[in-house]
Amino acid sequence: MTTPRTRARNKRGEGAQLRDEIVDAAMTLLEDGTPQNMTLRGIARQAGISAPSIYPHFPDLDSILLAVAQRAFDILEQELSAADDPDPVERLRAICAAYLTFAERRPHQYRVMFGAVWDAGQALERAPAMADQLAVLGMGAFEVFRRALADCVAVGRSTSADPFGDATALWVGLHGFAQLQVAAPLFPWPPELRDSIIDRMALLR
Amino acid sequence: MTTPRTRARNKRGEGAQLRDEIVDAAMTLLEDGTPQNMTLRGIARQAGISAPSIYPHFPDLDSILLAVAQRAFDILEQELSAADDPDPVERLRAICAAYLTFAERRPHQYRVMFGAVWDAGQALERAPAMADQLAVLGMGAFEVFRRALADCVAVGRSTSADPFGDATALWVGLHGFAQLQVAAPLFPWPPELRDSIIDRMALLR
DNA sequence: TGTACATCAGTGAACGCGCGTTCACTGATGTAC
DNA sequence: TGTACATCAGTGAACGCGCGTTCACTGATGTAC
Repeated sequence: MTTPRTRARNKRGEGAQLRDEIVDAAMTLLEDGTPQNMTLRGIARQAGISAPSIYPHFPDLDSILLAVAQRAFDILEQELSAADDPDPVERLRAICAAYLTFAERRPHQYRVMFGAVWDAGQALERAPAMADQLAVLGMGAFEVFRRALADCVAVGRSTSADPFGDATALWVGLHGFAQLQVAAPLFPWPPELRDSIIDRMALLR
Repeated sequence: MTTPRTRARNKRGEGAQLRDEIVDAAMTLLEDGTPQNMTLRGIARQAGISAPSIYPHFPDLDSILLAVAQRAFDILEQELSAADDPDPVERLRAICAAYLTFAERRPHQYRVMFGAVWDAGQALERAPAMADQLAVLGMGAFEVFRRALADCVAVGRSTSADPFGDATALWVGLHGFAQLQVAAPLFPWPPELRDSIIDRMALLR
């Protein structure tokens, strides 16, 4: 379960590599479903380094979580972009499916991405310098939705007059769906709910 | 900020009152925006009692959080029910507005309600006896949506053929909206998004 | 080419803190006789 | 009615633990001469 590793020290000038390894360790911790170990010491343990070795790379846990969120959004964008069906509607559906798969398979990473863990608002107050990074967080993944929806409009399969706004609505619907399904597993979820959310938000016809 | 109070001990046979006071204290802690104090000791401090006094009433923090979620859902249901516009569509819109107001004004309570804090799935594994309570959690509030939507259908203002399913879709949309707005305050939210989510999910016309 | 030295990457011990939990207890309150 | 006693509601001290953070350090690696 806990896999403490020993590691060889980096060569001179390559110390920055440890930064990535710290983020890797945090990602692993979130993926293995033991988020109560998401502490500075827990991450160091997972990374196979001593706790003080974090400091040259990150000032605190929130900074690590921001880096984790960035990494996770990159992976999400990549997985969404893998949908390449030539038919725009099928492509959009595949993108939505990939989104929900990501949320389902990496629930703790997903939580970090959307601030359930570290509270973007509060972090902003403490470190306004984060604003630039936060502003673009997830925009790449959002663009995948927006483009796919615009393609649907282009071939007349969506009646959206505002692909940006409707891609936002679609994301909102998928996010709510993903989150509530794990939050309320005992609710009698209607089986066709997922598709009807997609159809309505993307104004598909 | 922190308001430690002293309190008179309960009379004999009225010891169970402390249970409610503990939940009160936890609610206050969540409302005052200092959720990092949501610990057994923090709750006891807020309630003006010693930490061990919790144990006769709750076995652990998760049990308190479940009680908090139940209390919060009761309040939510009450606030949703306050909408009494005679026009069904206006009533449904008012209910949605009340829902979003609740989420916006009590973000930390809202998080607890939807398991962001204590992970219903994990709690279920540890204490399967919670299942009965979890299964009905929030159903009262959901019923308010379902009835209001059914009323819209009855007067021909919604084309929903499945008020249960579409009330679910509506909740999903509102939840996603509420959560993402606080998670991504820097995103350029389209101003008409809220209403278009409501219109589409409730199939209003 | 050899060697002294500065720097880099990271460690290990230590600190104070707040946490959850246990334990024996206290003192007020109701009850039996 | 008075009093001994059981019970109830809650306390205070103590514990071991893991946490974040500091500090002086070590030893390998590259560089200047």
